[in-house]
Amino acid sequence: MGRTPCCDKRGLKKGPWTAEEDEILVNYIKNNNGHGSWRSLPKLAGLLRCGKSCRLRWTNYLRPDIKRGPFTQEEEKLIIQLHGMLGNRWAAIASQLPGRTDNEIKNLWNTHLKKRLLCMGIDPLTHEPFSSNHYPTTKSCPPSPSTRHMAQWESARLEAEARLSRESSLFGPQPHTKANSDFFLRLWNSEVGDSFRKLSKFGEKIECHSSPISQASSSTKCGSVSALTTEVDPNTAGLETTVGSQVEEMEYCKSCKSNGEDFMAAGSDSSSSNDMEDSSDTALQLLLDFPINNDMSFLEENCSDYGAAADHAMLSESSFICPL
DNA sequence: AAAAGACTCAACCGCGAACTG
DNA sequence: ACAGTTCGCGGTTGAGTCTTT
Repeated sequence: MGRTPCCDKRGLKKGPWTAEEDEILVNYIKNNNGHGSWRSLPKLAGLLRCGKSCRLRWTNYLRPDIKRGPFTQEEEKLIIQLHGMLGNRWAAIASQLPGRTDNEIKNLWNTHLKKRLLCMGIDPLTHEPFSSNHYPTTKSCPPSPSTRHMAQWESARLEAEARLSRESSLFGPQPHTKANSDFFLRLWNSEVGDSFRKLSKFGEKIECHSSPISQASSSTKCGSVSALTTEVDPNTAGLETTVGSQVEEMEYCKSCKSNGEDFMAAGSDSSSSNDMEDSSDTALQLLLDFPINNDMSFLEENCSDYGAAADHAMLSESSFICPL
């Protein structure tokens, strides 16, 4: 059976909304304490629009809590960070930016942020430097992004668990770490980690064109933090970033590794990890709680443990001149 | 001043998930 | 359990505006 149309399209108006239509829609929703059924709303309100169009107009434009004006730098950073984690899940991203709509964020991404990452030499799809496609040590068969990131997550998780075990046996509970307890394990046990694990099963099939979510899930901290750590003005000639075209995959793996360590360094209470809610909101909140602060300190802190100092030096020395 | 190209963003379309009977 | 209905999401479009030549 064919899909029934959302509304009878004959005689219905399309295109830009007029002020009168806006007023009718707003008044109807106000007077009825909500929209009720979008499908029946146009008829009841006296609008020659389909319900879908009404819903879109309301959610993207007329809703009273919509924030107007340009995006702040903080909002842009947050969007990049969340996109690295969630991919093109605009609604999920929008839910973390009060007053901003998914459509607005999608437009911002497509018109500004994507170009900005490209300008920085970062693939906006994967949040990895473009040079990461080069695999000098595995020329014949580079691992798929999903496989690599699965390995990174798993590696970080194992290290985290080992560290927890070591610390709990040697020192007992660390009082100063309670507040940010085991970020990584919580994230791993969340929906985000779960989706990543599921997607990783298809890693070999997905290969280079895997979904943004699968590719970005674990790379986000590497790619997006790099993106976030440099003030970028795409209009400025001679733009430099800390991410260079010569950065190789291993630097990023190690960065992820130390990043995972940093998640764990923030806490040692593993007993609660299995009790965490498996919701994306929780995962997102964890991400948002994770300090980015425009610096690379979380990488530097663990340089000694993982030999990341040299890697970080390479990262810093590599500069990228924006050709745009 | 005018044409061409680039950019922005509101709105549309189709799909899949969620809901309902 | 199933089919039909509704809703929400993400990709895409195209009209309007701005910038460049």
